[in-house]
Amino acid sequence: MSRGPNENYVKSRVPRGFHLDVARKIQMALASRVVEEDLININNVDLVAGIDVAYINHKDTEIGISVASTYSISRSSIIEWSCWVGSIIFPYVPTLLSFRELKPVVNAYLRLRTKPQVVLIDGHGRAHPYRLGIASHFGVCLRIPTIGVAKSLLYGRMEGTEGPVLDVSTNEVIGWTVQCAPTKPTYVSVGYGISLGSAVNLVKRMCVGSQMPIPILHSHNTANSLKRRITKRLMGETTFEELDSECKASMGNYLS
DNA sequence: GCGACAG
DNA sequence: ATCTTGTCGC
Repeated sequence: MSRGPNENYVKSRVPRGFHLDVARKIQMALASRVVEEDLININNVDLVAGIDVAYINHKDTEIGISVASTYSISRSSIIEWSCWVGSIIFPYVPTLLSFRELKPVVNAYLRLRTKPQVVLIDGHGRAHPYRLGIASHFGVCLRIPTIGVAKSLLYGRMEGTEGPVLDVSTNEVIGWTVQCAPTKPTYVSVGYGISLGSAVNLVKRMCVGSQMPIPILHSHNTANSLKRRITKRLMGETTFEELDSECKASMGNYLS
């Protein structure tokens, strides 16, 4: 596969001891297991979760704050949200985002009491040079329908304001551009267990003028407000465990 | 050869 | 993504 981040650049950013060639083989192996058909009835979907992560740099360590929010389409509201706070050791490297964010993303997801039917993840799914963006990585590992929703393109070329994202060399459709916001585009791609058409349809039903659909937007805003609160607490030397249990205690449950 | 590059 | 200063609009 051609275009996409320069491999030498990627290699230079990877931590010592991390074998890029092995990671690529893993990505390709998992990518071959991605299901691009609907494993759920799109017209019967009500609960959709969205996950996002915020970061804080504190004394040579990086803290990740992840939030998962479950939105009910029928009730037009967020019915629950969960969060997780912990250390992040892997750096951000284009095409290797999942090696950094899967830990916080999965942990926040596991804390949801009511499991959603589909999960929206901030990043790409199949629109990735090795066909395994974080949304697909998450879906293949947990075998849960997922959709990748991103604010910018990592790989591929967009055709028009509202249309397909094509692989530069093979011309295959790897994603779709949607106009959730008036100006900025939103890129949707299959994560796992759902067709591209259904993924686009579902995302469009949860757009409210912002680039991100409601579930991810709620998680994004919540993660940032938790971050502001945590930043203040950090001045007084608080441990990860304390921060995490405080965050855990603040999780919202609007079920009853 | 230069530049691109999810979060 | 994060950091940061200034400006616009409700």
